Amino acid sequence: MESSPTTAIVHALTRAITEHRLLPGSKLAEQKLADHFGVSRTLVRQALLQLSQHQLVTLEPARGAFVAAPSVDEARQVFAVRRMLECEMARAFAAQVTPAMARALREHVAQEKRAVEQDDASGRTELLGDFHVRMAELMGNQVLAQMLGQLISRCALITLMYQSSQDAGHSHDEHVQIVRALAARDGELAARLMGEHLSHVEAHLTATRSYPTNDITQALA
Amino acid sequence: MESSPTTAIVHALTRAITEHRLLPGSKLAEQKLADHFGVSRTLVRQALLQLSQHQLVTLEPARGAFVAAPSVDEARQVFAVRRMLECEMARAFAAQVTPAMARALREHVAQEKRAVEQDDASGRTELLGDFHVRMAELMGNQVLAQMLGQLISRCALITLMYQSSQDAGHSHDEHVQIVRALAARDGELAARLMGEHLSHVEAHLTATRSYPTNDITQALA
DNA sequence: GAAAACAAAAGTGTATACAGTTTCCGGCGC
DNA sequence: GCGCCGGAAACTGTATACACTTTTGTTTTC
Repeated sequence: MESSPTTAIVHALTRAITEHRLLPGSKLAEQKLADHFGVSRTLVRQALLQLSQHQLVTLEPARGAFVAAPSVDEARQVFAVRRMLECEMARAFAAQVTPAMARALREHVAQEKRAVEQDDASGRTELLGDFHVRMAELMGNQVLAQMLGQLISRCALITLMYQSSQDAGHSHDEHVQIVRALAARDGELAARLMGEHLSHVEAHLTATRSYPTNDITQALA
Repeated sequence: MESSPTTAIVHALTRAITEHRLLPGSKLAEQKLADHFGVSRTLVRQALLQLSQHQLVTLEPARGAFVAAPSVDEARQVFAVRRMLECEMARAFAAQVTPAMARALREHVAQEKRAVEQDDASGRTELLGDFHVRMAELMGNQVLAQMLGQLISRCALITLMYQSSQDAGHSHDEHVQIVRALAARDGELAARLMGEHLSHVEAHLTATRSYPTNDITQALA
């Protein structure tokens, strides 16, 4: 586990953002963060720079860092990329699936089930996102896994879908179906289900696209 | 165009790395880079941090920054991701292609042709990579474009293929064929050609495996 | 002569300093 | 009252300082 001081800050802020404890548009003042984490502004700046690369925060010159507020259009682009990647990933997974891989996925969705049943909101969000990353890791493609991780973080920022336990259950059910198709080596079905799953997730996007924000120019945009 | 001092350094180093003026394994000493660019180590560190996010340099704790030397396995993963993304991109492009989009691509490959004919090695490399990014931009998907840009940088680091003008010509010819399929709205053909094209590029990967070492001030001059 | 030990040089990691910009607030004119 | 101006406070961007680690080269020891 990477755990330099800087990456610790990155992780803490990433969680706070993806779990919606920090809302889009929030100012991230360097000195306040530095005080909170007990370090100097130097390390906080490094962390903010990384987060801006991940598109979770935006840096406005001389004005500072703010939690990113992606437009609906950008959200659509992110989901389009996810569909391209993940449908193909599902196909490839089905083609090379082993009993161990299938078992690992089943264990993952079992964990999801527990989190959904216990109404553990933050654990739920993380597990439902990790399902997709887990698939990439099981295929032995770390590059894909890392890329998906970033895309999924952006999705978590964008949608509030996982906040509804009903939606979470829906996503979980779809994961179960996908795993079934993968275990059956039915690549076409898996790819189709994955595409539909992502479309469902995206559909919730336009439903709840109101950011509680103080910035007037943004609110009117 | 983004052009803060830090991004200027990132761009300069990115070019130097992707054009193989800085070879994998080269040490990137902060003070030397700072002197070269006429700034303090602070900005150089920020740039190196970004480049490590892009996987173009690796940071070894307390030892410094080095140009990344990706393993063959990692290279395969990168190409696998590219194939997933770009085959689907080709299909989608064919489905929504307009005359203006087709024209833009034809203009791009015309530029490629000039660079190949003039044996302009560095311009060639950039243009052949940009072809793929350009497709994403023309589809209006900036997220995809940025993601491809990073993947392609990693590919440029990995392969030396564009150094051979023969290989460059081959890649260019394949681009021409792809554009033809896209303009004809033949998504299936375009996707297949794209997949084959990427496989050809990847095939040149294992051919060359020697990493000579050299000096940074000389490479950047 | 080769290997271990030590000292100096170079380099990285973090904190702090400082200049320039933005933001906030009270006062002034209307 | 309402809006505009000016100055202080807060904040960002960059440079510098300093502690600590790695590297290097030399001397010592066997």
